[in-house]
Amino acid sequence: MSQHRHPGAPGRAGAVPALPDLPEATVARLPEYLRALHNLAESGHETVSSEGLASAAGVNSAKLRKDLSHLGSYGTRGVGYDVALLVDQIEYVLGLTQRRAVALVGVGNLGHALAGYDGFAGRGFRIAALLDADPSRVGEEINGLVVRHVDELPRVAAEEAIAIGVIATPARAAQAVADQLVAVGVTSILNFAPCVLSVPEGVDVRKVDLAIELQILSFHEHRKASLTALPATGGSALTALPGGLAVTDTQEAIGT
Amino acid sequence: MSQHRHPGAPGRAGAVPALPDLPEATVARLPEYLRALHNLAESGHETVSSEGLASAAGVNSAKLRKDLSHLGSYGTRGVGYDVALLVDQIEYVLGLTQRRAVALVGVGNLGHALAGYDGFAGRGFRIAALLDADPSRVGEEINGLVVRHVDELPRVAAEEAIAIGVIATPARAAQAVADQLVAVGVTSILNFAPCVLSVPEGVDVRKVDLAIELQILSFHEHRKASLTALPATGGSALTALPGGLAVTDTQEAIGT
DNA sequence: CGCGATTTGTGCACGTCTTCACAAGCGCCT
DNA sequence: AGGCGCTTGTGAAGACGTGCACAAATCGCG
Repeated sequence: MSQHRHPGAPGRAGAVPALPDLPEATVARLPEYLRALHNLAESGHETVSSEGLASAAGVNSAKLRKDLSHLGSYGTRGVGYDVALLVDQIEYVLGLTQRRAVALVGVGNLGHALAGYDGFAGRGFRIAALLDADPSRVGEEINGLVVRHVDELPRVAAEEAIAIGVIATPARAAQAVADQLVAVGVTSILNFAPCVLSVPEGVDVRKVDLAIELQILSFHEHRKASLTALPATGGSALTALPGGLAVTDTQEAIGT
Repeated sequence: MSQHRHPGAPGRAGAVPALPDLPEATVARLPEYLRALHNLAESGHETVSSEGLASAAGVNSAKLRKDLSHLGSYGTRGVGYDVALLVDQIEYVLGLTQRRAVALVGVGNLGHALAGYDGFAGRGFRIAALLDADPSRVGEEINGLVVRHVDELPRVAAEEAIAIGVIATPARAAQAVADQLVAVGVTSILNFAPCVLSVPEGVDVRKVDLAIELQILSFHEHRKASLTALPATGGSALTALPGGLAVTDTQEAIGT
């Protein structure tokens, strides 16, 4: 596997493959910038200002400029950023120039949906294998892929270089699956099971828990309710009364 | 629908319903503590130390103590925290004492999975309505609920107090759905569509983008690869070689 | 009743992230 | 060629989050 060629930085001399170590907060925003840039490119924009891109991505323009400055100077003062160039840059930094293979374990309710999610294919990933521990699910075909038994993981890993493992099993099975993924060399795991995984150092785990997101919203909902119940407290922050037909316009809507 | 009685703080005199305004980072962790506490309660623990709860939730014990201290003193020095009491407290703060009604818009691939996700019912939420704009999907029954047309949203909202709207539509439809939700008084939205929503002030939006999570993992994967390719750089950070059957216990998870 | 073991709650220092504000640089127009 | 308006890139300050380390508080035991 030869390293993919660095696509951006056309005339720029200097260290080529050295990845700057970006702040974690910046890394978390780059994908959002990338999505906004793709939209802009589709709608014909060749360049974009930090202001324009920031509002398309839903962030502050100063933050965006600082984020982009961490990957180098790819803007032109007085003009803005070249959309195509920036896309290449961000895709390179995120490691999306190679289409990474994803193994999805657990094809229950959620796993089914993930297997059919077209947002993966369009954004640099390819579901390379579907696995499940339930023999009655093995053999089922989803989106052109046949579900295999999770014990075949070593064979699957031998066939293709699995870059990322996705766990969509019940919580009680998640740790065992994680151990199996680690055992075959997977060092990045996306965990949808509501539990904490313990993994050896060097393995990254990101967790997505749908119920947690709802609970966070519930907190704010609860707080809003308790505030409107006590009008004494001084804030002029919330003016929103329900039913007000208030329609948007606050932020530049995105151009699809 | 009377306000549920504040369950915790049994002997405590003072302001009853006043919600302390917690740091956002703390709020984001409370649901995780809550889940860990439920597990502990099921396995028979009556009390738990900050150390124990912290490791069950995958965080530092000092951080956990500071988080809990924000909601008041509910621990006993030398002993730990009363599990049941803490559960009540956190559920109260998160506003989970009332089972909140959720309207789910978009019953495609992902929406289907969400409609069947049992993690909602078990954690303080109830899917009150399924909606979709596609007439061919209207009428379909999922998990005992019939899909209704999204234009019926005002009627749905009149029937039940919708606390939270979940958007699981394609990106191009998401803004319109958000506007409709806001128009019927929804002030909390969980958005699965890969786009930025603009909403009036006072409305909370949380976004979950599966592809973004993968891209963040991809970045770290890319970085790990570029580091092992350049062994010169001084870090002793990564010692992990694949294939090593290294099992668990480190507890280092990735930060959010 | 007092003492030691244990665990919480928190002051403090440190690092990270955000935001402002502005100098430096670029292109365009005259 | 020169000046002017626009936009990037960044220093500095402030807000926020984290983790250490320890005092205060509680329980159990002799």
